[in-house]
Amino acid sequence: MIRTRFAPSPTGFLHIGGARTALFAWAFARHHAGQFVLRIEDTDVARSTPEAVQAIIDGMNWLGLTHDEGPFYQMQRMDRYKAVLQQMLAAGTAYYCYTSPEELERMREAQRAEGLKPRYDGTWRPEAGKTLPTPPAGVQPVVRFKNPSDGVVAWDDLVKGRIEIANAELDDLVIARTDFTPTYNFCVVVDDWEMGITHVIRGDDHVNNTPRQINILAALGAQVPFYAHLSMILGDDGQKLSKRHGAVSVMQYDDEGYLPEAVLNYLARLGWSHGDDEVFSMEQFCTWFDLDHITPSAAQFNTEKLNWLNAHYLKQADNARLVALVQPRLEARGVTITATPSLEAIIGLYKERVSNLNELADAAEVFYIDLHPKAEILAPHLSPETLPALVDFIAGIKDVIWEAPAINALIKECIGKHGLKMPKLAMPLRILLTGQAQTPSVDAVIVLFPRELVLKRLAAAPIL
RNA sequence: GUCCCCAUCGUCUAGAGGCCUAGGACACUACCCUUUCACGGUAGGUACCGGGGUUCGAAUCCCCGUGGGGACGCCA
Repeated sequence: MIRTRFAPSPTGFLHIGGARTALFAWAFARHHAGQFVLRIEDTDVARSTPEAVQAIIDGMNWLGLTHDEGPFYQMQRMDRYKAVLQQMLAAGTAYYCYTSPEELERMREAQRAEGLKPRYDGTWRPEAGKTLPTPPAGVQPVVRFKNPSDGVVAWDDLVKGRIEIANAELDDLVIARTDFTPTYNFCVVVDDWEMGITHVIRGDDHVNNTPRQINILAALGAQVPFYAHLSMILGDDGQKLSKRHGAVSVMQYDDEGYLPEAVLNYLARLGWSHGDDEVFSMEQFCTWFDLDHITPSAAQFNTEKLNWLNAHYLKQADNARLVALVQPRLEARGVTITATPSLEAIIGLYKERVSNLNELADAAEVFYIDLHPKAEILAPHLSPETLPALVDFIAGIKDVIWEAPAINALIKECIGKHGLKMPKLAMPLRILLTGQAQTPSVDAVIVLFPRELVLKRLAAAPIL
């Protein structure tokens, strides 16, 4: 049974990079009919918040990345970590270290100055035949993992290929703080092991933690899972995403009017490919998804392509569903939606030409508000030569059959009578009715309105 | 500084030695459609980081450079 996990630390919202990691881990599990575990890594008590936990869950729910187990909270597993810690201390694979943070800082400082990699010097590391210093009185020790001092750690990364790191490069990392609470690298190891995670799919900022985790796993006699390290996602400008720069919550995409399937499809193609396939459902994605076609290099986010996908999915979307998504947006703007014009009909006409839900709301809004077309938009299209046609149209519209073809015929009749081209009448009509110079075919727009509203809006033409 | 990773159009990518005079998508340009703007359709331009090897043959394999990124916490 394949088991993957998504293990965010609840120190902020779910951003696009985390979402893609979750998506891939989820899809891999789905592809193999395995299980996807959600684990909240909240051991950084100072920075973890319940709001962030909720934000992450909300983001995953919006995307539809459902987990089969969890969420597990590391803070609720303290007893288990401590038991393993004791076990390692007893086995001699971990030891107490009394070096203070200040001493460590000085040590690193000195090492950097010499051009060396900063690392713990092993003062308190037990060694055969070595006599340890006497523990200073009143100092609470940390627990360090006794990393093998020679040899290499290697694994075949499912994305990056074989990676080998000399143990000499690794120092003895702290696995429990002075208050005996375990640290990240230790909790991850115990959890991945005990939760039976077979494939660890995570960001490649963890590549450097992997050899340490493998060593701890080995010390525990645990089976080492497969690892797949995903490269990072860069912002639209090619810069690294960070809280200060460009990293936004996936929920912001919701706010901005993106459909989750568009975000999902976009993310799926960021760093993964299936030949020339660009547009596909999540169901299709799950049957196709594999780790072999993940790119090892970083990918730059491209909002324009996301916009294109969003526009595509908007066209495909069911009108009733779009009504449910657009209506709250209109209500949030204080727009009162009436039965006529029909919001569903408006959406059906406009969804072909917008690229997000907010644009759809913009288009729909003008049908319900007390409209006053801007003079600078209207004026250029209201010339004396168009007036007679407009007057005729208003007269004709009072009893025309309320269907697009009939209205179209009426428009043609009015322009024909005065020797005008279509835009001469269509432009003022669309501006008078919607306030906008760009709309769908004007007859199609007109039938969306109740007749009285058309008459009312046309009667408001300033030169009549 | 040390270690690790990465490198094909502007961007996402196809490509696992000959199918590549390098394919697709977004974006861009032109044309078509047309009642404006979009949509849609058609066409087009743009890329294998550099240098050495290996090979009959390299975008594909190896080495070196260069560039980019990551990690070196009692953060995760």
